[in-house]
Amino acid sequence: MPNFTRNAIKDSFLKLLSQRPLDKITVKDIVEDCGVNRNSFYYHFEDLPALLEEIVAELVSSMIERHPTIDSVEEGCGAIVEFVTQNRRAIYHIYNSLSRDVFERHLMKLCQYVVSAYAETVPAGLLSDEVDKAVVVRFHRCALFGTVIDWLNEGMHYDIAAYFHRISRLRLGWPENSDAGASCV
Amino acid sequence: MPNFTRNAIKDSFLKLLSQRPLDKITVKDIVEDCGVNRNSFYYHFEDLPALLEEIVAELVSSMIERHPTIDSVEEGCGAIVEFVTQNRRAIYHIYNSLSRDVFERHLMKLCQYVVSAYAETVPAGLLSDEVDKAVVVRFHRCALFGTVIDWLNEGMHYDIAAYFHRISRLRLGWPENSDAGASCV
DNA sequence: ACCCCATGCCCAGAAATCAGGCATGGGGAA
DNA sequence: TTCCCCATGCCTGATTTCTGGGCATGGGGT
Repeated sequence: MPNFTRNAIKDSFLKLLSQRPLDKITVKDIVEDCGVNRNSFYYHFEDLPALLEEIVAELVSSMIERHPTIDSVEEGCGAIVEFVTQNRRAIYHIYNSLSRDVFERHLMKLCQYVVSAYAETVPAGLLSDEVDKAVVVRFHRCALFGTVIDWLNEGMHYDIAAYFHRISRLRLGWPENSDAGASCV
Repeated sequence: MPNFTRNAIKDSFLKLLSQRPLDKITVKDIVEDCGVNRNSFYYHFEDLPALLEEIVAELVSSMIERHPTIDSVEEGCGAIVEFVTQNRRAIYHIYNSLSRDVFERHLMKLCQYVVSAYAETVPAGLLSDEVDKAVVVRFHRCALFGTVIDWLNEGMHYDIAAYFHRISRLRLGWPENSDAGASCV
């Protein structure tokens, strides 16, 4: 029982987000874009922030679903790069708004997933104990997150895919490859 | 006030048409594909043939809208080539079914449009009188139509775009370029 | 100080979708 | 051939969803 109107509203919102800043988008704009009554918006969503929350959460979880397992650092970075590049303009407009926190919260969730999913694949014994592992996971999660935020703050100018590819061997290596993780936490 | 369910049904039907023969598609298949109640199908469409009729008509008219003017023989052929190649598999499954007539009827309409739209651009005086013009238009319309049908009967094996390009100067030229039109009618 | 407009909400009615069931009829299997 | 399965087309009533209209609030801009 799919709700087409609900989806149409979300599609329009995402479309408008790729065109102009979040604060320049009103409920009226959205419903006019998809030809839906304004009340239908409030029928489905509490308000605009609620819709934003759902949209961003959905973008992240769909990316997670597309990577049920993370078998390498490169794949983990790939998932994040996919997320930010496929929604490049929308992310730009969400990030540079008063709702920045919404984006950061879900980006962090994605990074958490990527790192911990990969951590699962690392054979036990390579890390001293569970505490170390949690610490390393957190460190890498924050490293991924910070990298994306930096890229956003730099105006998304450079090629984040190439950048991630380059750093994937430097900072994302696990202890057996590099000591960055252990030494920086 | 767009009807999303109606569109979803049409999308699913077109999707299924690109996958298997028309006679292997049931109403149940369609509604299951788009997650809609079977009764909603009958709410929007009289039956499957009616849906087919609407779909094909829509494909043709959208192609016509994308070519508001036909300024050259090449463009006319291009519109037809677009139509048959962009819906290649669906057309195959419609054409090789008991509903072949639906497809042929609308294909003929498209050919009619293409030829008569181009005929508008031919300066008066190049053709002897209005009767001649009508005859030539009909001839070319049928030539385009027959060419597509032949391509379908040949199993859509050869490159119809290249073929159209090749024949556009042979058979589609207007009298000032070739006598094929006048001599064959 | 004022107006404009987006917001959020309310209502009542219209429209659309749903679940469930029923009769028919064609195609395939026994 | 006979029988059974299943797709079809339709119906009814209930439910969900959508719409149009209106109203009060509050912030931003004139």
